[in-house]
Amino acid sequence: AEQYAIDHGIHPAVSTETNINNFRRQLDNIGFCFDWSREFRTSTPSYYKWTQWIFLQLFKSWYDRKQAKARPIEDLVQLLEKEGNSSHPCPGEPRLRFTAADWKGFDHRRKEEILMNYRLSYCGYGEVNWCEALGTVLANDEVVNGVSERGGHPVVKKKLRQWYLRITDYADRLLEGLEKVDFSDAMKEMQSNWIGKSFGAEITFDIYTTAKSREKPSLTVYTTRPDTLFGVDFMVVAPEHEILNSIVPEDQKAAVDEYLAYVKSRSERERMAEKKITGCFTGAYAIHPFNGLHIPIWTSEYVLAGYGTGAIMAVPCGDERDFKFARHFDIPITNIIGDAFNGQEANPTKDAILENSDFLDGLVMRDAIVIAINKLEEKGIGVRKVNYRMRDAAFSRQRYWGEPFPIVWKDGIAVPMDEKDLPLELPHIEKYGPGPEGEGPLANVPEWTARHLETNTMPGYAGSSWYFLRYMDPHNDKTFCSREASDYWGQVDLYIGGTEHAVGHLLYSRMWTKFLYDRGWIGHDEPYKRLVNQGMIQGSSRFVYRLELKVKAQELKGRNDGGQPFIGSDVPIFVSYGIRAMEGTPEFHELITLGVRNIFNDPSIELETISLSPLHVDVNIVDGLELDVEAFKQWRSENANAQFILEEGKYICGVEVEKMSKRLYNTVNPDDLVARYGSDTFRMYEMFLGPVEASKPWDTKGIEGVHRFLRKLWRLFFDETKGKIWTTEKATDAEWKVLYRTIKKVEEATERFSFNTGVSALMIGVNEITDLNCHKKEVLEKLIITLTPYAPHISEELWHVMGNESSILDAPYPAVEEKYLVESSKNYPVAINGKTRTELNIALDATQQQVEDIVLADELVRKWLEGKAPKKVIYVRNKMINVVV
RNA sequence: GCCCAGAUGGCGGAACUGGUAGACGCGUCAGACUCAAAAUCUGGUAUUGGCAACAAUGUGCAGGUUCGAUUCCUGUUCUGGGCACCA
Repeated sequence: AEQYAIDHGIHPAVSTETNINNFRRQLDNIGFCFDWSREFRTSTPSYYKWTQWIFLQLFKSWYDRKQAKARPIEDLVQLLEKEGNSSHPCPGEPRLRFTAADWKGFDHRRKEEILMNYRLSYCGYGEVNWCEALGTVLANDEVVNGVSERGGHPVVKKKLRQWYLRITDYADRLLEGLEKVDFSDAMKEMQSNWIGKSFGAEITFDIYTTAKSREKPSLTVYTTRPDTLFGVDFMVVAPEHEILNSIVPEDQKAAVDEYLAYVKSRSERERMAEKKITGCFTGAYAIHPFNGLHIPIWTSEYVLAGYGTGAIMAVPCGDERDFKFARHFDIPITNIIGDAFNGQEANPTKDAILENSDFLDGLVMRDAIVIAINKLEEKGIGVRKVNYRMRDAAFSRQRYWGEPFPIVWKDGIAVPMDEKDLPLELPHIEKYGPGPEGEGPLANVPEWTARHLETNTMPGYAGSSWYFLRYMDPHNDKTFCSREASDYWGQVDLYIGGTEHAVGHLLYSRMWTKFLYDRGWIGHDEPYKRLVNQGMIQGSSRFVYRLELKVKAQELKGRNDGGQPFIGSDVPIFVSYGIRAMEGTPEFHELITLGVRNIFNDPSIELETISLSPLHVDVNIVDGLELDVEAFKQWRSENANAQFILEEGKYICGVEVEKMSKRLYNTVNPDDLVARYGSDTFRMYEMFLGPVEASKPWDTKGIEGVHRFLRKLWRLFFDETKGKIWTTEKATDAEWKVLYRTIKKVEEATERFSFNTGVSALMIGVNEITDLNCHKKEVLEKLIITLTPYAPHISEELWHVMGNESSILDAPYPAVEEKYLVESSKNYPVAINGKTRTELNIALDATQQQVEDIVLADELVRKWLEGKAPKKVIYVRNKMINVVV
C-alpha cells in the first residue's frame, strides 16, 4: 500500500527547485518545448494557491439556468430568502425539493444542504474501487480482472466522500461552444458524444409486486423512443437502483442478492465491455399505462445507474442489447414494426410504420415520438426530458500529491477557508499510506485532522484546467491572472495536445474558462482558439500473465485470501505466453493444475476456476520476449516469491503496441540518441517521422538520414581541408530559383503542420544547392533562417559563423520572390482512358482547341487511338490531359 | 460493448481541393575513392514478364459513383486512442 502511495506522489524532499530545474534542463537538451507537468505545477505554491482560490469561487457559485451563467451563491441565498419556497430557482429541472418549513428559520444545516445542491463544486458520496487487503482505493487501471494489479487482491466498490464539479450545468454551453473553436471534427464529435445530449421522455410505471412496502412503488424510466411504448416486453433496472430495496418479493430475494454480489465485484468497464449477458428477474412487474399488461422487471448490469434514471423499458424488436437479453432469457418478443423486424435481429429504425400500438397504429415511428410524448404528458404519466450522458466530474483523489482542499469540516458542514489564508500547503509527511478508511494519506496527519481539514486532494486536472492563464501573469500575487493580462493575451492561439485528452482535460478546462468568464474575471469563454492533435509515440509493451485461482473445496494453509480458497498475494504464479494462448482448452486446465501441484508440492490440488490477468512488466527486464525471472522478482516486492509456469524452460512475455507511457513500463530514454547525434538531429527526426497527427511506434532506424542531412548542410559552409568556403558572391537566377522554391515549400508545409514534408523540402533544397556548387552567403543565410524552426541550434551556430551578431531568431523570415518561380509551360501527363501513357510539354496558356490539336497529333496518342476519333479530350489546366476513346 | 481515428513498396512516409501513385529518408544492390576501413560520392530499387522499348497488376478487403478514385459513397476486417481515479 505504501508503495502505491509513493508511485503516485513525489516525496516533497525531492521535488525541490533543483529538481525542477534539472527536469527543465533535460527537456531543453532534447529540444522539447517546455509545456507543463503535474510535478511542476503543484510544487509551485503560487499555482496551488490560485487553484485553491478558483476552487473556492466554484464552491461559492451556482449556475443560474435562466441566465445561463454562473453567479455568486449570495444571489441564490437572496433569491431563496425573498421568494421562499414558492418559486424554485430552476423551474422545470428541480434538483431538490424542499418545503417552506425546511427553509423557514434558516436552520444552518438545512440551508447548507440546500446550497450544496447548487454549488458548482460540491461534496457527496461516490463509489470507488476498494481493496480491503491493501487498505487503499485503486484507480480503474490499477484493477485487472477484478483484482488489484499489484498483489492480486480482491477489489470491491465502496462509497466514499468525494468532491464533484457540476460540469453538467455547462453541458449545453460546452456543446454550443464547439461551434466557435477550431478543433478537428473528430475531436468535436468525441466531445459532443461524451456530453451525449438526447431528447426523450421520462415515463413512470406503476408496479405490481407481492413485496410489502409502505409506499406504493413506481418506476421511472428514461427513453428516447417513446414511440415504441407498445413494444416493451420487460424493464431493466441498474443493480444499484434503490427500487430493488422495496419491490423484490421474498421468494426472489436470494436470487437477486446473489446477483448483486456478483455485480459488486465487477468494474464499470468490465460491465460495459463484456459480451456475456447476465441478469436476474426481480419478481415484480410494471403495469403498462395504456393496455395494463404486466411487464416483468429485471435487473442487469448492462443498465448503468449513472445514466438517465438508471432504468430502461426494453424493446427487443428495436434495440440490439434488449433483443439479445430477451433471447438469452427466453422473454417473448412483441413485434410492433411488422416486416421491418425479421425476428433474427433488432431493427433500430425510425422509419417503420407502427402496428400493435393502440393509438399509434399506422404512424411512422419518427412522427409517433412527439404524439406519444404529448399523450403521456396529457395523462400525467410522463414528461418530455432532455438528458445528458455526461455526469458530474469527480474532483477529489485519495492521494497525497495534489492541491489540498481549502475546506474545514464543522459539524458535518463543509466550511470554506478564508481566502487570505491561502495557500493551504501540503504537510510534510513521512508515510504515504492511505487513511484508515481508504481516505488520502492526509488522514494520517494528526495536525491536519485536528484542524478538521478535508483529507482528499484535488486531481491533476485542477491545475491543468487553468495553468495557461497563469502563464500570462505568473508573478501576480493579487489574483490568479489580471484581467489586463488575460485580455491582452486572449485565448491560447494554438494548443497542441493528444486526443487522449478529448473528454477529460479539454472539457474540464473549457468549463473552468466558462466559469471564470461568467464571473467576469476573464474576457473569453473558450480557452483554446485552435487545437491540433499530435499523434502518440507508441512503445512496445511486455506482459506477464498472473494466475487467479480458486481451489476446489480445499484449504491451502497460509494461502487463503479473504476466507476464500483462493491462491493470491504471497505466492503469485505467472504463466508464460505460449501456455496462455491455450486458455480455455482442457490441455490448458491440465497443464495449469500440474504446474500448481508442482509449485505447492501437493498432488491433491484440484482447481475450480482459473483466470489470467495480463500485467505490464518493465521492458527493461525483458530480453526480446524472454523475461529475466530473477530481475522480475526484485522489480516489485509483491513478486519476491513469484513462481512461474514456463514453456521450454523460458518465460515468454506477451507483446502489444501501445502509447508510450511511464505507467505502461514501455518507455525508452532519448538521452543516448541526443548524446550521439545531438538535439537538432533528434528533434528533426521526430518531425520527419510522419504527420504530427499520426501515432506510430518509436523506431530510431532512419535517424542517420536526418543526421547526414545536417552534415551535408554543414559542408555548404565548411570544407574538411579548406575550412570556411562560403563566399559573398552574387547569386545566379538558378540559385535563387532553387532557394525560393525551397522556402516556399517549407513555408507551406510548416503552416499546415506538415513538418515531415517540410524536412523533406529542406533536404531537396540542400541537395540541389550542393549540386549547383553554391556557397554564397546571401543564399545560405536565407536557407538557414528557413531551417531554424526545424534545427535551431545548428542554424544559430551557422548564423554566427557568417558574422551575424544578433540571434537568428530575430532575423526576418525571408520573403519568397515569385519572379524567380514563374513558369511558362508544363509537362502534362497525357492519359488514354485515365491511364497515363506519355508526357507532353505544352504552354500554360494554351486553349482547349490548341491542346486537342497538339495531343491528337502526337504519335503515341495516335497509336492508342488506332485510327478512331476520340470521344472526348479532357484538359485541366496545370493538371493533366485525358483522352477518352 | 460504445465513441473516435488509421490502413499506400522490405520500412517511416509523399501525393494539399477527384487529376502522373510511391516525393524525401531508411534499408538494400552495384560502382567510385581507399592497402583496408570509416566517411563521402554516383547509379539502380513497387510487383510480374521482357535485353530493352514496353506491357500487365497494384494504395487492408468486397462493391459503387466518375472520363479519371489512395482521395467520394456503402459494407467489412484489422490496428491504435478514449470510456469518467493515469494525467
